[in-house]
Amino acid sequence: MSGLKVFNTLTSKKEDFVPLQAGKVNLYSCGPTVYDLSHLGHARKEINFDVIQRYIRFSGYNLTYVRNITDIDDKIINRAREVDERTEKLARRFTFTFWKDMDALNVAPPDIEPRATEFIKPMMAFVEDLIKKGHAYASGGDVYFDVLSFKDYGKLRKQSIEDLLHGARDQVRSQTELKEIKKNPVDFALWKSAPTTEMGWESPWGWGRPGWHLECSTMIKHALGTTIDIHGGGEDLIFPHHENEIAQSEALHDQPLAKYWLHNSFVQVDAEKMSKSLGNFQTIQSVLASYSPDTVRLFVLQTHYRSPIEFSGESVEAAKAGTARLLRAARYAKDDEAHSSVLKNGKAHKYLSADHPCLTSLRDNEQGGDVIRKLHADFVEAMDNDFNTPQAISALFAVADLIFSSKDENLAAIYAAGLKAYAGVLGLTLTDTGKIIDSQTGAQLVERLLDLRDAARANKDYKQSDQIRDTLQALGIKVMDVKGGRAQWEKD
RNA sequence: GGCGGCAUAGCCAAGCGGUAAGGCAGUGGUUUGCAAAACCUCCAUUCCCCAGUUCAAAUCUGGGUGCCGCCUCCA
Repeated sequence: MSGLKVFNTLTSKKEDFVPLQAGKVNLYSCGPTVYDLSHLGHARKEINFDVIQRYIRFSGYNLTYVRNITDIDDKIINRAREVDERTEKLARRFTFTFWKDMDALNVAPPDIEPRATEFIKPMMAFVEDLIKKGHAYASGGDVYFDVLSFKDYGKLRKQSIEDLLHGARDQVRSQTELKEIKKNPVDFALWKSAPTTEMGWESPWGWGRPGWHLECSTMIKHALGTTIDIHGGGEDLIFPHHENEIAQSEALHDQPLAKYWLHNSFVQVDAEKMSKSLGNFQTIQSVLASYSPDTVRLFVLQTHYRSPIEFSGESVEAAKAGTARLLRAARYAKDDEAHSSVLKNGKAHKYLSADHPCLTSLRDNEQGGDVIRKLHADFVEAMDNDFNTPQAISALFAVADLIFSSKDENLAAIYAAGLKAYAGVLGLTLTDTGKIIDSQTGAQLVERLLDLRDAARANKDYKQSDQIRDTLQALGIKVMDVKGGRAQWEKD
């Protein structure tokens, strides 16, 4: 159906993308744990997978995208205790800010967005089934997955159980209390007992909470089935999170959990991972205070999703300047009826496939069609190659060059429509943010106009000064002179 | 200690066997009342180092050096 190739963490190879069912793709990516504001690193992951889902749809597949929200977890409970807030309320609060951040970044919402707390019963059933099958055991109110019972353990990160035991020895030794109740140091919790004073649920093993890895396995099973096409997340989730998901799901179903595993790399600061613990993070909100969503997107997408991004003031400024150039080129587009739906594509909730009439008409256009066809070919070649967004973006800049150097306005308009449409597949809106001014700047502009008016009045040039007042009045700003002083003004 | 990854111009960053994309910054021009924007021009004989394979290597192999990630929560 398409020539898409993806790099599969499971095989460490770039493979032809062939969905399990022709024309249909199930995608799952691990969403946030809602205990704090999201930072640029989280934004990167969501933008990368947003582009992946947009491009898969663009390629003509019928995609179902599922992304979970982890709304019960030790981190949430600890944070709630710190700030003296109900656990559920804290989780809800940060779920909301996550949604706001994603909307601001033009990250389209997933088709299904399950929350862990909605899946407690199915998770318990999942654990019971694993116990029945001999892959898990209850111990001291906890339930652990018996890693030795699953022969493929370690296949995602490519490390044998022996290696893991050997390598992990130092860490595990310190957990003396766990040593008592776990059969094997590498066994991981499916269900964790908790004091009844803490948030939890009554289970066959007593009061407690589900282990983190369990929710994804359970949600995938219920939302998408036993085997999905693509499972993704940040590369730090490869081990143990995704390895453990594989163990749980495949031990229970005897079917592969996912055909392709995709992992994005990190945002770095001074060559170090941006993270909460290092304190070198920028929240999405703080970045968006200074930079437009398109700038953040271009910044993220100018690096391939599997390579680390070096964040610095200089590198973001470069993205800002690049975005400005694309924006100026996009201004050449005519906002007519025929293109309006293409242009809206940049905004979330609407997706275009490559054969949508809006795009085919651009490509088939006698005038300028050759350029759009070239853009299409370059764009698809880049994106088919494991979502090579940096290369796809260079194709966008090539069109921008043609727009600026074109002497023909109609031709430039067609190129610009193409530019906006294909940029939209990357989630770039190319919205003309350069013409949106904030209220503070607006107030200053009024003051400067009044300066000019004062100057005119001082020269007794009342024609000019009245004209300024009338102009402001027409814009809904009332000017009231004050005897011997500066005029007052207010919005009508 | 175990496992994995990365080193490409001032900065960011593609390319992964066929002779160095793109963005930003910078250079010299054109345009402009002056700017900005735009246009034209220039800007890595070379891809961390050393060997090797090959007609051909930034790309493959071996050995160094440096950096990072995971193994504990992590996008």
